[in-house]
Amino acid sequence: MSDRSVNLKALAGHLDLTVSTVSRALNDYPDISRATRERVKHAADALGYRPNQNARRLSIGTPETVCYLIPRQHGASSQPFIAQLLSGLGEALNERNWDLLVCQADASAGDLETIDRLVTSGRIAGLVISRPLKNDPRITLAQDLGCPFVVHGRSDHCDNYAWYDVDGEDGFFTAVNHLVQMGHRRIGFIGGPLEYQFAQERLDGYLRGLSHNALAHDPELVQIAEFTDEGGSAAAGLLMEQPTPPTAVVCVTDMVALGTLEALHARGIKPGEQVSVIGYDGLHFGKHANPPLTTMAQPQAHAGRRLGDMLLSIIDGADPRSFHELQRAHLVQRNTDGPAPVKAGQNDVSVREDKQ
Amino acid sequence: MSDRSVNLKALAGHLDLTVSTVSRALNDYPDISRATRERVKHAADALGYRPNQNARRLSIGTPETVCYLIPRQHGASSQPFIAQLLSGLGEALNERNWDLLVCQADASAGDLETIDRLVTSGRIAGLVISRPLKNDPRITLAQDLGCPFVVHGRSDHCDNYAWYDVDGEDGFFTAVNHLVQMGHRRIGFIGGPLEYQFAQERLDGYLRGLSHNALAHDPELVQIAEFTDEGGSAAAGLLMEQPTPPTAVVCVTDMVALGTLEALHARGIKPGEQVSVIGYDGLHFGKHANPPLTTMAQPQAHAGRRLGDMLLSIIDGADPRSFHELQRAHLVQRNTDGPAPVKAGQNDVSVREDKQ
DNA sequence: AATGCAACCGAAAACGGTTTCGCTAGCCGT
DNA sequence: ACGGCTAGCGAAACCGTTTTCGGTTGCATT
Repeated sequence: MSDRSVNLKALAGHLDLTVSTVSRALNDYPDISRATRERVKHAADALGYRPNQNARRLSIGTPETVCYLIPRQHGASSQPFIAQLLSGLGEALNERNWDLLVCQADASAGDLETIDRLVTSGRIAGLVISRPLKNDPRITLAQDLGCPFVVHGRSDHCDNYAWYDVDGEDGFFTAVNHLVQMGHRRIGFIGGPLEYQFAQERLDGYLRGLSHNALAHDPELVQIAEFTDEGGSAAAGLLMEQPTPPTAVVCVTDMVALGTLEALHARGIKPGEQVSVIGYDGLHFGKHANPPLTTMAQPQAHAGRRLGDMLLSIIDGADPRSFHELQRAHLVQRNTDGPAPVKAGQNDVSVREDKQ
Repeated sequence: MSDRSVNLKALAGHLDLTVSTVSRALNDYPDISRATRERVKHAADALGYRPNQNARRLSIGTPETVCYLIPRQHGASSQPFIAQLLSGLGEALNERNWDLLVCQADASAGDLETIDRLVTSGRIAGLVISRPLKNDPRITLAQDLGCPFVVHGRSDHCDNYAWYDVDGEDGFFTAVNHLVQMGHRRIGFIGGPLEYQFAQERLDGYLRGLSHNALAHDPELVQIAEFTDEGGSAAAGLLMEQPTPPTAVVCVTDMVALGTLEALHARGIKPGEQVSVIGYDGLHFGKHANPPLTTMAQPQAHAGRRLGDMLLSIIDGADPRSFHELQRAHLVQRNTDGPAPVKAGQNDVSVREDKQ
């Protein structure tokens, strides 16, 4: 149907008009008569004319394209929600016929250079940054370049830019409260590298949960792991080897929680009975874990769509500071949480004495 | 550092040269003296000049961009490998400073129109099509438009274009042989909608496995499900309600296999002991299933990279028919496969009689 | 009948590059 | 002294749009 070679000039020739008239007719300029406009549009349809986007964007001065920065893969599937996110972003952009570029770039020097090139060469009009560090150079760079951007997550100082995030602090606070209500008083935490802001927030929520319930913060109950099952497994091992192991563990991600379950199995400990485990993410997969994983589920459905809409608004001139959207995670109770074992709870002191 | 406003004209003015000279100097034309060339490049660096890509691409006549067509989401995480794939594609493209566009488009009419617009408006120079149907209109469209493309997977007639695929037929043949070697003689198959070519191939492999081992093909042992755990669970239910249920089931994807495990648990059947289950995909997650899922693992590591390299070669003029890359899946034995239960195997007939 | 004003459309510049072509020096050989 | 050749650069066309600016019409106004 559509022929790549029919351009404005060809269309104009076909219609015995000039390119400027045809262009304005297609773009609904008021100084073109109704009759001509319709004649032009009809012919454009018939000939399958499509304006060349490179030419168009050069002329109008904007690339009409935004870029999603994929974090580099650490573990195997560290980005479980990426398809959904891209889908939502694409949906928002499609309504305007904008394009979605993807580019693998984290906070390293080479990647910053890549991002710089992307915006200064006029390829993109906006950025979507995900998984920000506490102090993320990508954010600084985007600000320096004056390139509109939104952040999926938050960094240390997040007042000056637009972000969409799920409240991990609140999520872990909720998880800890839930465990306390089930009688747990020794609750461990397996976190991720604290350079990631979300890892810090989840730790903060854990700590607030402790103090809110008048529980002491035992540093030995806090372990930092990589965001993988192996990482979780190793950290859980350290937790369980302690003189007084926790009766419950909250984990920074579901993947880490799965590793934790594995470590418990390896020691003959039954998750959900002897030791409770709560993950974070709400991966669909957790349903099939052994046993099915209790988790704080993030509402991921419309993150991409919201981020896309935000970014477009900002490019249109809206104040980035007016876009701060914080969602809540909610407890999805499956089978790895349960009441604290009575003995373990009472043996806290005696066990420690036994060891000494 | 880099200023978006410094263009060729500004750089030329700064150097007291014309834009044409500067452009050729930067592009290593031989008719520019060594001295001038170096002077120009140095100044370009110092001023942070970056050629505007829209202008450049308009001029050279190619968008230097390829597009990955994301299949629309059916289930929750129906595209587990997408991040890895995009990463590999991006890697291949980056070496040339090409861009990677993503666009959600399957075989529906509206999406075809979107693809058409994308190529006829000069936005992309190539396509990556994934999860093709048996007779996929996207492939026909790309061929009609004369747009270079590669396919992740294969369709019905795949001789005329480039593809990268994992041999699902061989994978299921292997899985069936493995089960037969463990003594199974009644083996069920839970497949996906046969409009997908890979679903057909996996069924073909299953059937060849049966006949190769002189086992009769009982149509009742073949169920078609959606590519979700719920789909797998429902199909497995149908399989198990039969007068003579299978002692082993091979599943079109790991997700379907997980649903199958659930259905078995619901009926008090122990996977890997009473009924064996083998999935397909090799999802990392399967390791944490209950019990850990035996599966035919696809080598996904460099799929994106290979597809990207292929596509670039074809755009460069290589014959698409010279790129047919078929990888093999290999058995990852975890805990859902085991020897056929002796009783069940011998009771085939008597059970059926009991029911009658 | 001259003036003013819309309504419509064409001419041309601009966007920022690439690439073809031609011009000017300088050098060589005869 | 003159033609030819090469090296090195400038001039200008071109890619396909958008958009500003004028320039013709035709009609109503005075």
